[in-house]
Amino acid sequence: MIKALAALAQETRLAIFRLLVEHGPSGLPVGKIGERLAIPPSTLSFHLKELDHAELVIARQESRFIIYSANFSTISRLIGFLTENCCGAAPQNCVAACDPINEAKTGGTP
Amino acid sequence: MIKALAALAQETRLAIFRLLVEHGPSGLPVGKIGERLAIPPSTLSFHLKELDHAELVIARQESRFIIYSANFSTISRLIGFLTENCCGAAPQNCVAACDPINEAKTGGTP
DNA sequence: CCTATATTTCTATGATACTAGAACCGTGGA
DNA sequence: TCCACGGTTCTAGTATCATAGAAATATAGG
Repeated sequence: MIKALAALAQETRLAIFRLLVEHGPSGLPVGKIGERLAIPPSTLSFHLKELDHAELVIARQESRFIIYSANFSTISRLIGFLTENCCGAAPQNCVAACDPINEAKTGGTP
Repeated sequence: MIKALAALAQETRLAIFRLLVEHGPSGLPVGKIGERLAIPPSTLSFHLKELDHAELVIARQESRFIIYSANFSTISRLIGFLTENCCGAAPQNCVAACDPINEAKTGGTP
């Protein structure tokens, strides 16, 4: 869990992860990620390995490319952990984003 | 936001924060924290400053003691950020903990 | 088999972060 | 005022992390 937090607590990796989230389960090949974010190959590989160790991304080989995609199950567990362990007796207070469709516009608990 | 992630991405600080969450708004004086977690004063002070910079804790002076308590608004915003930025098109998938009273016991999405 | 392309591993360097002893500052009581 | 106690800041040593060039590896096509 700490590993997942640490993995996201870094500008470059957070950017990579967010980009992958945008692209959903189909993901992106390493080259495209590096191109979009202007990260040299070795640096990128280093961060991808870090994200992989934290199980925040999933890698699959597709012909000559290696496609990375976000692992939604891990981020989900991370959010669950924060909600349960870091919100005390009133988790509701911490999850204003819970029902965004109904609550966001009315401004439930800003 | 990255600062908050980084602050929690460290065993000692996460332990401190969780302890403070347990104790709610009344918080704990530095000495008690150090005692409970067996952290020497200077190390503890270092981590408390880090948590403070990340706005994850609130410090108040109470006579000779300095009382730290968890800042629930920041952790709430952090959870909101993760939910909105890291869960893609289907935030629902990431917030199984949303309705813990009704879903936790039935085991909605483990 | 040879080459081009995609990505990783190796290596080195610089930058941050963590730990903790020692010295220092602020508050309240004698 | 002086002392004791609670915390912080200073300082230094160690460890871990981030960056990126160069070399290595793997895959697919000619």
